[in-house]
Amino acid sequence: MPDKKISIRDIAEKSGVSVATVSRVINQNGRYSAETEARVRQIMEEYNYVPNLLARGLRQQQVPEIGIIVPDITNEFFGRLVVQIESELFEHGYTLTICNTNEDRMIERRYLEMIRAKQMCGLIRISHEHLREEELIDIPTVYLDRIPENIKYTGQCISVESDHEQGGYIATKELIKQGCRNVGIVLHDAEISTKAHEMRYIGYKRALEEANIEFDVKKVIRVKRADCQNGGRAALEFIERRGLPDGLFCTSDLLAVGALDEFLKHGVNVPRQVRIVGYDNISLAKMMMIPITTISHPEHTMVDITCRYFLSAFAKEESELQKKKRIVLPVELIKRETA
Amino acid sequence: MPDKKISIRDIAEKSGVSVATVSRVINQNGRYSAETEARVRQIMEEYNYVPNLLARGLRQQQVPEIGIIVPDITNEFFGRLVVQIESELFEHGYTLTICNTNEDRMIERRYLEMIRAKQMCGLIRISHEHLREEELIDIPTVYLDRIPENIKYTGQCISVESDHEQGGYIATKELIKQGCRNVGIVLHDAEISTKAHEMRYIGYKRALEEANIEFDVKKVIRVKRADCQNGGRAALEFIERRGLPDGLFCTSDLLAVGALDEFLKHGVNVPRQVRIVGYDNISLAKMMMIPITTISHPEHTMVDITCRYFLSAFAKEESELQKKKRIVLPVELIKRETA
DNA sequence: ATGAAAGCGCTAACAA
DNA sequence: TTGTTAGCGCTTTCAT
Repeated sequence: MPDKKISIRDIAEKSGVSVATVSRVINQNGRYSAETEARVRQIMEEYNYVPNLLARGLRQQQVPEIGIIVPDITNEFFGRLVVQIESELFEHGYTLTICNTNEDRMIERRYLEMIRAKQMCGLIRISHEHLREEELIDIPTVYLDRIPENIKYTGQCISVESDHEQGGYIATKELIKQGCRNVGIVLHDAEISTKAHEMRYIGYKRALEEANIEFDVKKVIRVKRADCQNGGRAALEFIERRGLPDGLFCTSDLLAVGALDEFLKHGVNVPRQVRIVGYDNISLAKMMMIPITTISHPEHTMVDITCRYFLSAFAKEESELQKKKRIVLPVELIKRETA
Repeated sequence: MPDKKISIRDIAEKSGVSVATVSRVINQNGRYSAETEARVRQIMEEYNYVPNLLARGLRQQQVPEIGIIVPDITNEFFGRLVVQIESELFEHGYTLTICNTNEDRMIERRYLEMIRAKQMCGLIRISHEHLREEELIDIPTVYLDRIPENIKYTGQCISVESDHEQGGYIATKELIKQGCRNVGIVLHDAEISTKAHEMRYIGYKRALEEANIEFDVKKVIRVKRADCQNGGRAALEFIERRGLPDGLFCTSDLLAVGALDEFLKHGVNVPRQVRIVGYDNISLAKMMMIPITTISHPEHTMVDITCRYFLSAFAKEESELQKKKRIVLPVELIKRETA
């Protein structure tokens, strides 16, 4: 490790120019001679100089850093979003700071304060269903995946989400297309933070209606958590009490995984007796003994739009994104072996 | 949102005191009267004031922020480590900045530069097998999980890892204990970035030796990537060519998952015909139709030691951790149904 | 208990 | 093309 704490002044002295000139070289604004540049660069190299970003940020009243509020990066979907956004922004000179809230509102607030305190220039929120006034920050913001119901599209913000209603619809429609007339649903009863599963449920009902299949509440099982255990329990409930459906739409892959395992354990043939469609396209879904048919989110597009929004916002461009405001993206059916 | 960009000066003026006094209140150093404090706090509240962390950091030549170099947070194990460390440090007033390198050395270098540029006070590295001189930073550092072979314990650093050799040993020993005499191994042939799997292999051999079972290279299958596909292929190789072992140690759970699926598909009874032990205790392992017996890392202890090290280092304490330097933690066998 | 003022490292406005 | 300098918001030393 070379000497510590070399400042722009040191570089200026050693290269025999003023700090302003060094600053110009660093920021490549062109107002210097080729020889000067060469000399300064050489000295910077030699002393392994790195500009102090705190000083720069303080001076410029801004830092090329974007915060992302995310409930839990160990959730595969969020993790992938974060990594892709990070990598894309990094290429453009922006840092992404991950703020993992664990769904805890107080932690989220403390992170919001930090984002302000660090003078970050942008914010991504995978947040709550309802935002309070004091939970807003006046910097370019992208609401991602989980869109607050009371969002006001007045400030500098957009929202990007996938079309859950359509997802529920095409999942169910696929089952019907494959001949199912008795389609059940295992539904994550998410009271907080997102209406996504309810929208999928609405899509499910629309598909039934369109096919003239009567909706039957006996075919609906609501669970409190979207995990394998609950998926298994729901399957058992169908087997032991409610009667086997010939198609089952699970509003999350974890539920589908649990249900599939349980069916197989009880000798129910999937997809012969019961066809299954999951949701989210988690990696587990394709690793099962019988790979699970599922709905995949337009991850890449979500990432792309998010990053493009910031770049245009920082460039003070009036992009089409700024106008659109509320962006809803189509999802895709991934056909595998359970349906 | 309240007025933007309220500074300490604004607060000082509005409360009729000097900036120094406001600063004292913010930092709670006690040198002020109760009335002054009350007034200042009230004004800060009223204007929703947040101290500028850039200015503070610039002044103090330091920022309470720790960087973590991690290959990929979508890897469940790393993700969990990161989240736990983040939460623990956050409680103590430190921010964790995640630097996802995607195993790319150039990205890692750019992140290291950023960590210096932002004047961060600590660094966690899940890094490479071999570190170059110019890839070191002179701040308190914890090498975590993947420990460079050429690490010098001279600076302010420690290393924290789990005992892979012991892991391979107890995994294999368990198989032997359950009566296996013909124990195969599927081994991730990780040429770069970590010797962990080789150590597990060494543990495997030690267990065989101890039980007077002759080591047989025919029972060893090396794969280039630790994923399900390769696990499945290895299982197939045993089934079709090398002959079925009665026990199989997979140096990663993903390999075990793939192998298990393949065995089941071919009608091989697990654990009756083949017992399996995996490694890493990923969530998938317990979600399989036959939950997989595996080795779990001392995650919580790793997190705990990492955080404790920083806290004591920043407090300039001479802790036992500082002396220990190289910390190797025992792993644990998680008994489930494949062995 | 409180205030005045220096200075952290940088950028940018102005001057030359 | 280059230099001088003010000032970003804060902490901290030194007075008082």
